[in-house]
Amino acid sequence: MKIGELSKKSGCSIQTIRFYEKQDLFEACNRSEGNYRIYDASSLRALRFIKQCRSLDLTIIEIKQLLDTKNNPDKSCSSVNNLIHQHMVDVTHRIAELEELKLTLSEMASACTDNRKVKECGVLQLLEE
Amino acid sequence: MKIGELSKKSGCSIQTIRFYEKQDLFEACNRSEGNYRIYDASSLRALRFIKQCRSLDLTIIEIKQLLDTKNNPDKSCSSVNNLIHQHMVDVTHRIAELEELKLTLSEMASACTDNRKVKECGVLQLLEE
DNA sequence: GTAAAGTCTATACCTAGTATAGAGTCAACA
DNA sequence: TGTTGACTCTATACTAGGTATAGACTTTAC
Repeated sequence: MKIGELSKKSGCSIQTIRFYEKQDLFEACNRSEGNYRIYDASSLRALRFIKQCRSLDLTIIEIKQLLDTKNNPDKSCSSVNNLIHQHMVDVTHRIAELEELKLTLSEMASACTDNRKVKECGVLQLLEE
Repeated sequence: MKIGELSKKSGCSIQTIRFYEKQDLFEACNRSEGNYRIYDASSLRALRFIKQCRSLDLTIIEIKQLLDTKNNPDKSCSSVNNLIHQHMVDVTHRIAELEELKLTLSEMASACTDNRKVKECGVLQLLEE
Protein backbone atom coordinates (compact mmCIF):
# COMPACT_ATOMS: atom_id res chain seq x y z
CA MET A 1 0.00 0.00 0.00
CA LYS A 2 1.10 3.57 -0.59
CA ILE A 3 1.47 6.28 2.03
CA GLY A 4 -2.02 7.72 1.51
CA GLU A 5 -3.65 4.40 2.34
CA LEU A 6 -1.38 3.86 5.34
CA SER A 7 -2.26 7.34 6.51
CA LYS A 8 -5.98 6.57 6.38
CA LYS A 9 -5.63 3.17 8.05
CA SER A 10 -3.36 4.42 10.81
CA GLY A 11 -4.90 7.80 11.44
CA CYS A 12 -1.50 9.48 11.12
CA SER A 13 -1.13 12.21 8.55
CA ILE A 14 1.12 11.62 5.56
CA GLN A 15 3.54 14.26 6.79
CA THR A 16 3.66 12.66 10.21
CA ILE A 17 4.54 9.26 8.72
CA ARG A 18 7.36 10.81 6.73
CA PHE A 19 8.42 12.74 9.85
CA TYR A 20 8.61 9.53 11.91
CA GLU A 21 10.71 7.94 9.21
CA LYS A 22 13.08 10.87 9.24
CA GLN A 23 13.36 10.60 13.02
CA ASP A 24 14.35 6.93 12.63
CA LEU A 25 11.29 5.98 14.60
CA PHE A 26 9.65 4.25 11.69
CA GLU A 27 11.78 2.07 9.45
CA ALA A 28 12.39 3.33 5.91
CA CYS A 29 10.35 1.08 3.64
CA ASN A 30 10.77 -0.20 0.10
CA ARG A 31 10.15 2.11 -2.82
CA SER A 32 8.26 1.57 -6.06
CA GLU A 33 9.85 2.21 -9.43
CA GLY A 34 8.51 5.74 -9.31
CA ASN A 35 10.08 6.22 -5.84
CA TYR A 36 6.80 5.92 -3.95
CA ARG A 37 6.94 4.42 -0.46
CA ILE A 38 5.38 0.94 -0.38
CA TYR A 39 4.12 -0.40 2.95
CA ASP A 40 2.66 -3.70 4.17
CA ALA A 41 0.69 -4.93 7.17
CA SER A 42 3.74 -4.90 9.44
CA SER A 43 4.26 -1.21 8.71
CA LEU A 44 0.72 -0.59 9.86
CA ARG A 45 1.30 -2.55 13.08
CA ALA A 46 4.50 -0.62 13.74
CA LEU A 47 2.80 2.70 13.14
CA ARG A 48 -0.09 1.78 15.41
CA PHE A 49 2.37 0.94 18.14
CA ILE A 50 3.93 4.37 17.77
CA LYS A 51 0.53 6.01 17.78
CA GLN A 52 -0.49 4.13 20.88
CA CYS A 53 2.67 5.32 22.61
CA ARG A 54 2.14 8.90 21.51
CA SER A 55 -1.40 8.79 22.85
CA LEU A 56 0.23 8.09 26.22
CA ASP A 57 2.39 11.17 25.64
CA LEU A 58 5.59 9.19 25.42
CA THR A 59 8.27 11.18 23.64
CA ILE A 60 9.83 10.06 20.41
CA ILE A 61 13.05 9.26 22.25
CA GLU A 62 11.17 7.12 24.76
CA ILE A 63 9.38 5.28 21.98
CA LYS A 64 12.72 4.60 20.36
CA GLN A 65 13.89 3.12 23.66
CA LEU A 66 10.78 0.94 23.82
CA LEU A 67 11.34 -0.27 20.25
CA ASP A 68 14.93 -0.99 21.12
CA THR A 69 13.84 -2.98 24.15
CA LYS A 70 11.34 -4.89 22.04
CA ASN A 71 14.23 -6.09 19.93
CA ASN A 72 15.73 -7.87 22.94
CA PRO A 73 12.93 -10.25 23.89
CA ASP A 74 14.96 -12.13 26.49
CA LYS A 75 16.08 -9.13 28.49
CA SER A 76 14.23 -7.84 31.53
CA CYS A 77 11.27 -5.57 30.87
CA SER A 78 11.84 -3.48 33.98
CA SER A 79 12.83 -0.43 31.94
CA VAL A 80 9.43 -0.54 30.25
CA ASN A 81 7.62 -0.71 33.56
CA ASN A 82 9.75 2.09 34.97
CA LEU A 83 9.00 4.27 31.98
CA ILE A 84 5.25 3.86 32.42
CA HIS A 85 5.52 4.41 36.15
CA GLN A 86 7.57 7.56 35.75
CA HIS A 87 5.02 8.87 33.29
CA MET A 88 2.26 8.31 35.77
CA VAL A 89 4.21 10.31 38.33
CA ASP A 90 4.72 13.13 35.81
CA VAL A 91 1.08 13.19 34.77
CA THR A 92 -0.05 13.23 38.39
CA HIS A 93 2.26 16.14 39.04
CA ARG A 94 1.00 18.00 35.99
CA ILE A 95 -2.60 17.50 37.03
CA ALA A 96 -1.83 19.02 40.42
CA GLU A 97 -0.24 22.03 38.74
CA LEU A 98 -3.25 22.51 36.51
CA GLU A 99 -5.65 22.19 39.44
CA GLU A 100 -3.79 24.99 41.14
CA LEU A 101 -3.87 27.07 38.00
CA LYS A 102 -7.59 26.45 37.70
CA LEU A 103 -8.11 27.69 41.24
CA THR A 104 -6.13 30.84 40.53
CA LEU A 105 -8.09 31.45 37.34
CA SER A 106 -11.35 30.95 39.16
CA GLU A 107 -10.41 33.44 41.88
CA MET A 108 -9.40 35.82 39.16
CA ALA A 109 -12.66 35.37 37.30
CA SER A 110 -14.71 36.09 40.39
CA ALA A 111 -12.88 39.37 40.87
CA CYS A 112 -14.82 40.86 37.97
CA THR A 113 -18.11 39.18 37.22
CA ASP A 114 -20.03 42.24 36.11
CA ASN A 115 -19.19 44.19 33.04
CA ARG A 116 -16.99 47.10 34.01
CA LYS A 117 -14.71 49.53 32.33
CA VAL A 118 -11.12 48.50 31.77
CA LYS A 119 -9.79 50.90 34.41
CA GLU A 120 -12.04 49.29 37.02
CA CYS A 121 -11.57 45.70 35.90
CA GLY A 122 -10.99 43.39 38.85
CA VAL A 123 -9.09 40.89 36.77
CA LEU A 124 -6.61 43.44 35.50
CA GLN A 125 -6.17 44.77 39.03
CA LEU A 126 -5.24 41.30 40.24
CA LEU A 127 -2.83 40.91 37.35
CA GLU A 128 -1.10 44.13 38.37
CA GLU A 129 -0.21 42.80 41.80
CA MET B 1 19.01 49.87 36.00
CA LYS B 2 20.62 47.53 33.48
CA ILE B 3 19.21 44.27 32.22
CA GLY B 4 21.03 42.10 34.76
CA GLU B 5 19.42 43.92 37.65
CA LEU B 6 16.01 43.85 36.02
CA SER B 7 16.45 40.14 35.46
CA LYS B 8 17.17 39.53 39.14
CA LYS B 9 14.33 41.77 40.33
CA SER B 10 11.78 40.29 37.95
CA GLY B 11 12.83 36.67 37.97
CA CYS B 12 12.92 36.61 34.17
CA SER B 13 16.16 35.59 32.54
CA ILE B 14 18.09 38.18 30.54
CA GLN B 15 17.39 36.28 27.33
CA THR B 16 13.70 36.17 28.12
CA ILE B 17 13.57 39.92 28.62
CA ARG B 18 15.26 40.49 25.27
CA PHE B 19 12.94 37.90 23.75
CA TYR B 20 9.85 39.73 25.03
CA GLU B 21 11.19 42.94 23.61
CA LYS B 22 11.70 41.32 20.23
CA GLN B 23 8.14 39.99 20.35
CA ASP B 24 6.89 43.55 20.95
CA LEU B 25 5.50 42.42 24.25
CA PHE B 26 7.83 44.55 26.27
CA GLU B 27 8.53 48.07 25.11
CA ALA B 28 12.01 48.79 23.79
CA CYS B 29 13.70 50.95 26.40
CA ASN B 30 16.29 53.69 26.32
CA ARG B 31 19.91 52.86 25.72
CA SER B 32 23.04 54.08 27.42
CA GLU B 33 25.93 55.55 25.44
CA GLY B 34 27.46 52.11 25.20
CA ASN B 35 24.18 50.72 23.85
CA TYR B 36 23.15 49.04 27.10
CA ARG B 37 19.42 48.78 27.84
CA ILE B 38 18.42 51.10 30.70
CA TYR B 39 15.24 50.33 32.63
CA ASP B 40 13.26 52.00 35.39
CA ALA B 41 10.58 51.05 37.89
CA SER B 42 7.85 51.09 35.27
CA SER B 43 9.73 48.51 33.22
CA LEU B 44 9.78 46.27 36.26
CA ARG B 45 6.04 46.69 36.74
CA ALA B 46 5.39 45.90 33.09
CA LEU B 47 7.58 42.82 33.21
CA ARG B 48 5.89 41.60 36.37
CA PHE B 49 2.53 41.96 34.67
CA ILE B 50 3.77 39.81 31.81
CA LYS B 51 5.20 37.26 34.20
CA GLN B 52 1.95 37.11 36.12
CA CYS B 53 0.09 36.46 32.88
CA ARG B 54 2.54 33.79 31.78
CA SER B 55 2.11 32.05 35.12
CA LEU B 56 -1.55 31.72 34.16
CA ASP B 57 -0.39 30.16 30.89
CA LEU B 58 -1.68 33.04 28.80
CA THR B 59 0.05 33.08 25.43
CA ILE B 60 2.14 35.99 24.28
CA ILE B 61 -0.55 36.97 21.81
CA GLU B 62 -3.16 36.98 24.56
CA ILE B 63 -0.94 39.09 26.76
CA LYS B 64 -0.53 41.53 23.90
CA GLN B 65 -4.31 41.73 23.68
CA LEU B 66 -4.52 42.40 27.41
CA LEU B 67 -1.92 45.13 27.16
CA ASP B 68 -3.80 46.61 24.28
CA THR B 69 -7.01 46.55 26.29
CA LYS B 70 -5.25 48.19 29.23
CA ASN B 71 -4.48 51.11 26.97
CA ASN B 72 -8.19 51.79 26.54
CA PRO B 73 -9.26 52.38 30.15
CA ASP B 74 -12.76 53.52 29.25
CA LYS B 75 -13.72 50.55 27.12
CA SER B 76 -15.54 47.52 28.45
CA CYS B 77 -13.40 44.88 30.15
CA SER B 78 -15.54 42.00 28.95
CA SER B 79 -12.81 40.72 26.63
CA VAL B 80 -10.53 40.34 29.66
CA ASN B 81 -13.15 38.41 31.56
CA ASN B 82 -13.87 36.24 28.55
CA LEU B 83 -10.20 35.45 28.14
CA ILE B 84 -9.87 34.27 31.73
CA HIS B 85 -13.08 32.32 31.50
CA GLN B 86 -12.03 30.59 28.29
CA HIS B 87 -8.74 29.68 29.91
CA MET B 88 -10.55 28.09 32.79
CA VAL B 89 -12.57 26.03 30.34
CA ASP B 90 -9.40 24.96 28.53
CA VAL B 91 -7.58 24.05 31.72
CA THR B 92 -10.57 22.06 32.97
CA HIS B 93 -10.63 20.22 29.70
CA ARG B 94 -6.93 19.50 29.84
CA ILE B 95 -7.22 18.18 33.38
CA ALA B 96 -9.92 15.76 32.26
CA GLU B 97 -7.70 14.55 29.45
CA LEU B 98 -4.80 14.01 31.81
CA GLU B 99 -7.01 12.17 34.30
CA GLU B 100 -7.99 9.80 31.55
CA LEU B 101 -4.38 9.37 30.53
CA LYS B 102 -3.46 8.67 34.12
CA LEU B 103 -6.09 5.95 34.27
CA THR B 104 -4.79 4.35 31.10
CA LEU B 105 -1.24 4.48 32.40
CA SER B 106 -2.29 2.94 35.67
CA GLU B 107 -4.09 0.08 33.91
CA MET B 108 -1.02 -0.38 31.82
CA ALA B 109 1.27 -0.43 34.83
CA SER B 110 -0.80 -3.09 36.55
CA ALA B 111 -0.50 -5.31 33.48
CA CYS B 112 3.10 -6.03 34.41
CA THR B 113 3.96 -5.55 38.04
CA ASP B 114 6.51 -8.33 38.36
CA ASN B 115 9.79 -8.33 36.54
CA ARG B 116 9.42 -10.38 33.37
CA LYS B 117 11.25 -10.84 30.14
CA VAL B 118 10.55 -8.41 27.33
CA LYS B 119 8.68 -10.99 25.28
CA GLU B 120 6.26 -11.59 28.16
CA CYS B 121 5.91 -7.97 29.22
CA GLY B 122 2.30 -7.10 29.92
CA VAL B 123 2.84 -3.41 29.15
CA LEU B 124 4.31 -4.09 25.74
CA GLN B 125 1.47 -6.49 24.99
CA LEU B 126 -1.06 -3.77 25.74
CA LEU B 127 0.85 -1.34 23.58
CA GLU B 128 0.65 -3.78 20.68
CA GLU B 129 -3.13 -3.79 20.69
C1' DG C 1 -3.41 12.89 -24.71
C1' DT C 2 -4.49 15.20 -20.87
C1' DA C 3 -6.29 16.37 -16.45
C1' DA C 4 -6.63 15.22 -11.69
C1' DA C 5 -5.01 12.99 -7.83
C1' DG C 6 -1.29 11.30 -5.47
C1' DT C 7 3.48 11.42 -4.15
C1' DC C 8 8.30 13.17 -3.81
C1' DT C 9 11.99 16.33 -1.44
C1' DA C 10 13.24 20.37 0.77
C1' DT C 11 12.25 24.11 3.40
C1' DA C 12 9.92 27.21 6.60
C1' DC C 13 6.87 27.73 10.39
C1' DC C 14 4.70 27.03 15.08
C1' DT C 15 5.52 28.11 20.96
C1' DA C 16 8.17 30.14 24.48
C1' DG C 17 11.93 30.40 25.35
C1' DT C 18 17.31 28.61 25.99
C1' DA C 19 22.16 28.36 24.57
C1' DT C 20 25.92 29.78 22.16
C1' DA C 21 29.68 32.57 19.59
C1' DG C 22 32.10 36.53 18.98
C1' DA C 23 32.39 41.27 19.83
C1' DG C 24 31.98 45.39 22.53
C1' DT C 25 31.60 48.08 27.27
C1' DC C 26 32.60 49.21 31.86
C1' DA C 27 34.62 49.26 36.58
C1' DA C 28 38.24 48.14 39.61
C1' DC C 29 42.87 47.28 40.63
C1' DA C 30 48.06 47.39 39.98
C1' DT D 1 47.93 53.17 31.75
C1' DG D 2 47.08 48.44 31.12
C1' DT D 3 44.55 44.66 31.99
C1' DT D 4 41.43 41.56 34.04
C1' DG D 5 36.78 40.15 34.88
C1' DA D 6 32.03 40.98 34.82
C1' DC D 7 28.54 42.55 32.09
C1' DT D 8 26.16 43.42 27.84
C1' DC D 9 25.38 43.45 22.80
C1' DT D 10 23.58 41.06 18.29
C1' DA D 11 22.79 37.17 15.59
C1' DT D 12 22.04 32.56 15.08
C1' DA D 13 20.84 27.77 16.13
C1' DC D 14 18.31 24.65 18.90
C1' DT D 15 14.37 22.43 21.56
C1' DA D 16 9.41 18.88 20.48
C1' DG D 17 6.27 17.15 17.52
C1' DG D 18 4.60 17.98 14.16
C1' DT D 19 2.09 21.17 10.14
C1' DA D 20 2.17 23.71 5.79
C1' DT D 21 3.92 25.04 1.85
C1' DA D 22 6.41 25.10 -3.15
C1' DG D 23 7.75 22.99 -7.13
C1' DA D 24 8.56 18.77 -9.40
C1' DC D 25 7.42 14.08 -10.57
C1' DT D 26 4.24 9.74 -11.08
C1' DT D 27 0.20 7.44 -11.65
C1' DT D 28 -4.60 6.81 -12.82
C1' DA D 29 -8.86 7.64 -15.26
C1' DC D 30 -11.28 9.21 -19.01
